Amino acid sequence: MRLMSKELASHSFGANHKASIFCAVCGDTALGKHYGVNACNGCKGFFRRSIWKNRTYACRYMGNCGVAKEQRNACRACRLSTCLKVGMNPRAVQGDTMDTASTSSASPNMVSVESHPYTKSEEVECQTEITSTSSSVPTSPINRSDLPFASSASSICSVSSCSSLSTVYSNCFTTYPPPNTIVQKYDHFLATLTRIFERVDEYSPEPQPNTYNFNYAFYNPHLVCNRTRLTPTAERIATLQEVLQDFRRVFVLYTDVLSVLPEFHRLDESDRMVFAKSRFSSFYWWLTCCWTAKTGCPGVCYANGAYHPIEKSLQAFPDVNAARLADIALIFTSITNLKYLTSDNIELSDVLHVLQVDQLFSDAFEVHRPME
Amino acid sequence: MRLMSKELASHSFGANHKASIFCAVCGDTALGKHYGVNACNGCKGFFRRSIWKNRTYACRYMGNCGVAKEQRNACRACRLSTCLKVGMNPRAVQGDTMDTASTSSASPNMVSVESHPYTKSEEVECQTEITSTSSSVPTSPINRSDLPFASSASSICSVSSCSSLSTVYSNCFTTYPPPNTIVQKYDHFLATLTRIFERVDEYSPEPQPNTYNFNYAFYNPHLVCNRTRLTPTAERIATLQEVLQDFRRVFVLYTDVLSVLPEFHRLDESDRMVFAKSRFSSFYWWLTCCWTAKTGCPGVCYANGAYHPIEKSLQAFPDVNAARLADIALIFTSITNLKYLTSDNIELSDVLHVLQVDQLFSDAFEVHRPME
DNA sequence: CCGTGTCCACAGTTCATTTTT
DNA sequence: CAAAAATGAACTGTGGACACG
Ligand SMILES: [Zn+2]
Ligand SMILES: [Zn+2]
Ligand SMILES: [Zn+2]
Ligand SMILES: [Zn+2]
Repeated sequence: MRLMSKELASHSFGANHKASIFCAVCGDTALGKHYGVNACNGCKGFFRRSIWKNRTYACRYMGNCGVAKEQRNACRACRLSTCLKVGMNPRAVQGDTMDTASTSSASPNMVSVESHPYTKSEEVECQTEITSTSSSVPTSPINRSDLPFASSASSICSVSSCSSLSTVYSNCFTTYPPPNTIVQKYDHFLATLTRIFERVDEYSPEPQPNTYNFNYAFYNPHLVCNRTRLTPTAERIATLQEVLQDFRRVFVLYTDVLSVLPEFHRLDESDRMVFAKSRFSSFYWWLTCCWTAKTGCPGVCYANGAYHPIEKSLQAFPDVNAARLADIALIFTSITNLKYLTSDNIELSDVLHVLQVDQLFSDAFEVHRPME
Repeated sequence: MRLMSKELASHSFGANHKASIFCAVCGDTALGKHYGVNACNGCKGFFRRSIWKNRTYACRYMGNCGVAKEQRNACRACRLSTCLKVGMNPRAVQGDTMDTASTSSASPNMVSVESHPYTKSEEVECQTEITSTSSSVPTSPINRSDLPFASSASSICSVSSCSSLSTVYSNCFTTYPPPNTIVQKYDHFLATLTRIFERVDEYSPEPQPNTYNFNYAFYNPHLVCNRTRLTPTAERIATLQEVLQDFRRVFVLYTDVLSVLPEFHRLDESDRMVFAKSRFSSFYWWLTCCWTAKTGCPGVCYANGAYHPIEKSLQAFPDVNAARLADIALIFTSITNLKYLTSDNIELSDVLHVLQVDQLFSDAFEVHRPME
């Protein structure tokens, strides 16, 4: 079974392997992944230089300049913002090789480009950078590998992309003069997310199962489910009860994640619900796929240590109607596993491309969600 | 073999690398290539500014002012003209960097430098420009990579330089008040050349081989050879027959190229033939070298998919006399390959420096040309 | 192989100085 | 002579190619 999907992968994806790789930032041809996403040579270098020199740019327009190949050098602010939005990981930009190293004199790369002292005009100049402080040593990089994300550090960006909030922490940078470093913000966001994934309601009584509408449930997650520890270990066969419980747990997790996204708070009340509703199925799907791929279990992996096996004979609930949820998930899991064999994590584009199908998935959930 | 030449290249050319670089325009010391040719800082900036502001200058004299370092600022018209003649590529001058940027509103960098409305005197003043229209967005750059030229966009200039017509399209600019932009003319010329290289006589019968003198053959190319598609792919070993056929095909190509050169038409009848005769061997040699370098085949590459290998054991026609043509070509090909390993295309100066040797080559062709 | 960092040719940018208007 | 434009030396930034693990 595993071999089959591997074969499929090498065949179906092998053909258009070279052709289908484009820079996630500018659309130029990419030679591979850089800092977590497919990127061209230019965006790779631009991102590394920006991180190294700790640049902060300012957009002269509305912060939504085009960054296609021909225009990518037009606005550095929007290019860097896009780099972050599509998931480029500043932590993946490795040590400057001369940091604490070298002799002792001011390291020659620390060209503390004296930030333009606004001699010209008051407002920000065309392509000048706003601030540029000499970067310090990467301080204790947070590298929680116990996060449910598939692979290494870069995958944290994917969670953002996945729920297609996409902007996630990168939105901190479109605001104008924040002199904080990108890496600091990244670390902060990563720590926040980690805290959310590790959050446990210790001594609360488990709420009674009940049916609420999405809106009410979203603002009262404590009525839906306790925050149990997330243990996607695939230790046992899932019962239908466990599948539904997992669904509720992920829903609560989802509310927690959204609550820390600055962009989400910028939406007004009604928009928030529209947004939250439209993205939840995608979030659930993505998370399940990540866990499944991580454990490599032959089925669908859930957060509570259970899994729903592919083999019909092993399934705990052959109930034809209720099993629909888990069966649909199997489809996506297999697809994802396929991708995992070629590239090593899921990207924004991968998620977006299945949005139509995802709708089907969402419908399936709507059927089962507010039920016993 | 390949390695050896690489070594040779880096050694022999590395030494005099710095010393031998002079500006192709004014002779000042050049720090490297700019817009396709070796150029000094001054000529680099002058060319960029001229293209950006879309300048058109007028010469107060005969259009042949000196442009040496000390006089280069005396006549802008002749300086720009020289820039184009030596092969500076206006397409290599990048857009403003912020041009098509932002959303759709008129980009604020389009500083429409109001063209001088002739307020002063009627005749052209010393160093005034004639016209200066605000440049528009680079519109659909023609980038035919299927041209036989070795590398990218800038190489188109080399073909001009090579056949040492040199002026090629740049001559359009010595005429006085053409309000067209340089880039437009460049694109037009490039498109014309591309058309010529792609031209194919579909349903004409292949003419009978015959012997004509140069003059007659030049004005009756249809008697020499059909325009077959140029396919320098080096797929098979060339027979002597194919080498001669290729020679005829390139001759026809040569007549096509000359026919679209304005400067060629300005010559009177006898001068045209003198000119055409003197440049043909150079043209043939350059083209063959380009194809050979492009395919990387170990021998001499021809337009019809055949090649003449270096290895004697592989050669199809060990005939000692007739093989002379191909063998001489081998010398040049090897030289060119050497150059291709260091710089990425052949320049005018490279071609001119071997003119003496080229004469020998030309003689070789004179022997073999009008023969069965 | 893949994804790091490194290198460097050649783009654009800046600005003191000169030239033109 | 002052304002405006051009010049060009010195600089930063870009990105293709390559080496390394
Ligand atoms: Zn890119
Ligand atoms: Zn912008
Ligand atoms: Zn010069
Ligand atoms: Zn002149």
